Amino acid sequence: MPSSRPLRADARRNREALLRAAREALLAADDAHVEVIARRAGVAIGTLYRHFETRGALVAEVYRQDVAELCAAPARLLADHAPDEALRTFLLLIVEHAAVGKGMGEALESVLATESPVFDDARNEMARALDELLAAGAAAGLVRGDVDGRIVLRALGGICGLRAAGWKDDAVRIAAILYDGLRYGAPSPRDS
Amino acid sequence: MPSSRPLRADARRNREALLRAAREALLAADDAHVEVIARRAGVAIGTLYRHFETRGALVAEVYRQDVAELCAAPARLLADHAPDEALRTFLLLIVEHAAVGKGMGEALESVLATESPVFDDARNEMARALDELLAAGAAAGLVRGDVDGRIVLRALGGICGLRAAGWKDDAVRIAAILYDGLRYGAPSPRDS
DNA sequence: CGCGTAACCGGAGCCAGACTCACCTTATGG
DNA sequence: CCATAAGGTGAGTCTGGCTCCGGTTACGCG
Repeated sequence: MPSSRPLRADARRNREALLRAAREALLAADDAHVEVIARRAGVAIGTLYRHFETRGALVAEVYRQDVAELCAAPARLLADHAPDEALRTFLLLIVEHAAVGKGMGEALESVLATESPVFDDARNEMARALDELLAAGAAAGLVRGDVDGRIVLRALGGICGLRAAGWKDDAVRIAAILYDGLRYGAPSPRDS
Repeated sequence: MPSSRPLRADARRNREALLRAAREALLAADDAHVEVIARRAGVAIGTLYRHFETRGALVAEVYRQDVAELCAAPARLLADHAPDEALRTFLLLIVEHAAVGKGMGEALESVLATESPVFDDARNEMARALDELLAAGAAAGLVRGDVDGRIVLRALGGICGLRAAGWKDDAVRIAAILYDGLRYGAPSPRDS
């Protein structure tokens, strides 16, 4: 029932302008009120709501694009690295990704931590990407086999939602700890 | 400079009624709007705001009481268990604690994940409690020594903030992974 | 080219929910 | 008892997401 027909040219323009504006606003951080986004896109509020159910849906859509890109990484990483190393890198990649802007991290948190259907796509895609890495690691005997992508995703979602100053360094360290918990052969005594 | 004089009797009654009402409302979950809390305490909104700066401050105060109790646990645990086991138990205790009610978990998240000065007390106290366990574990050579309580607290804060259905099981598993990442001698291959 | 129509405009206005303020009410100590 | 400061009140403000609708514009098919 979606896609009655290809969208009129001006509608498509506006839709894209909105997405662009939203992305900029989210990167620029702090607020990103619907009105600001709409004005920045050069359209009226009503138009924004013509294209997106809610503010959250717009944000989700912006984020979905990034997520798709991010989810291409595992295949690439697995080609070049051992599965455990690939996993480690991907975890850091996610953190990095959430760090680009305040609003962006907020968005990631929404994607990861809620279960609103609006974010289902993005969430599933990311869980799948993680599963890919986890399965490869487990098959190689490097990563425990009793964890699925959904769980890891949630753990990361929590971490990335934090918005305190210096959170990124913390997030990186937490991701590292998480990684150690996921693989076999975690740090041995006296590594300090 | 605080405590000009001991608070008038009725003021004290109201303050306590508010805390009681807030706790009930938070346990009862979902909303806990200021108006609901105030009515439940039998006072007007203005009275609520006479006693607490913001809604968050009230929530924080409610939570501070529980935190104090929770923070007594490490000493007890260390007396009865090996440091690593004590740490594991404490992590689960925190998760458990966040699970008592929706609003409560939200409160914990605020305490753990934000850096608003309102929550400083609770946060410091919990970080201290965790430091106690981590230090004991590190001294015994069971836990890595490069992590402090603040980090662990943040990781937990993120996890406990999740409000999705079935989150508690997830939180428990994530806590377990985190624990494995914190200690030496994590699971060895083929435990599956 | 011309018409039917999808899309847009613009903004007044609704609603929820946190918070404020000008004005009463009452406990309390002298 | 009464003066008075501490306390209480609740209608109202503010913010920010979201809705609605009459009128206009730009597509794009035939």
